[in-house]
Amino acid sequence: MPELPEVETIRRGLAPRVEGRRIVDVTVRERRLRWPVERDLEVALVGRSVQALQRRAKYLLWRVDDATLLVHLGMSGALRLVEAGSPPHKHDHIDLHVEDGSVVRFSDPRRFGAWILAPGDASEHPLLRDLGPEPLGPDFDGELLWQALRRRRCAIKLALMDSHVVVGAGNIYANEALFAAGIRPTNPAFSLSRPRVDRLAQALKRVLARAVQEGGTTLRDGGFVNSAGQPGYFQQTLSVYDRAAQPCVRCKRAIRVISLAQRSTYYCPRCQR
DNA sequence: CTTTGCACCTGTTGGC
DNA sequence: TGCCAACAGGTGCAAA
Repeated sequence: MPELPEVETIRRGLAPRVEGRRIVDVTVRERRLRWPVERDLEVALVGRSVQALQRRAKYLLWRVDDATLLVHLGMSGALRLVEAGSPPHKHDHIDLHVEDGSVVRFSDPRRFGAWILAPGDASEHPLLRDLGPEPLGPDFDGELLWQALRRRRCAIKLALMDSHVVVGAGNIYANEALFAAGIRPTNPAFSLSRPRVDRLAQALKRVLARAVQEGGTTLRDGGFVNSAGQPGYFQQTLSVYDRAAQPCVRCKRAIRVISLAQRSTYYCPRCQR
């Protein structure tokens, strides 16, 4: 479910409700996530204060005193603010109680998510250490992307989704950024001209920033909801993702769908070359 | 080093 | 209506 815009939307919703507050209780009902939740995670968290709630790639970073709680939502994870005492549903695995009475509830049907407590700022944690640049950061531009792409033979779409190249883009936004830049997803990464890489870097920034503004993407299955349980609006702005056989928004040709590394890949055969 | 395919899970959808 | 295969927003890992 969640790519960078969805994680950022959740972060923005939660931050004002948790920053500067103490964690007074943690309830873990299901430890079998992507990696088993440490048995003493609750003990280690209770009593600490949340200095800041930040994001790196698709990880939420909870700065708690001298440690960092890494939360990843995987494919189906959600974090919602619920009323204290509201009864948990089937896949509600973890509750984090904050001192003013808010409860942050983690649910994740597929259990690909992760909750990991790391020492310090976690910047040397194996899950964060080798991540590529933030696409919305000031230092990300065509030059940086060009350097990362020039030696890669894989399809440009796969490179865009490789977190060593750039973080934050999953299947939806990789498809959308390539459409916005007019680039065929199957082109070998190294084969793009420098001007086209510039265009791609700008397109990725634009698409992600707009999606954050719109509060993320909620497909018709209603998968993604923000911390208040509400859907996003960016799906109305999608140009190619999930639009197989529908007319291209620019040229009216039918959008094509192919499979690339077992992932659905959408593009316009006329606008993207 | 890069690239590929699989694995981890549950829920939904579409074809028969 | 029921059954079953295919597929779904991520990503670490083993193997080539």
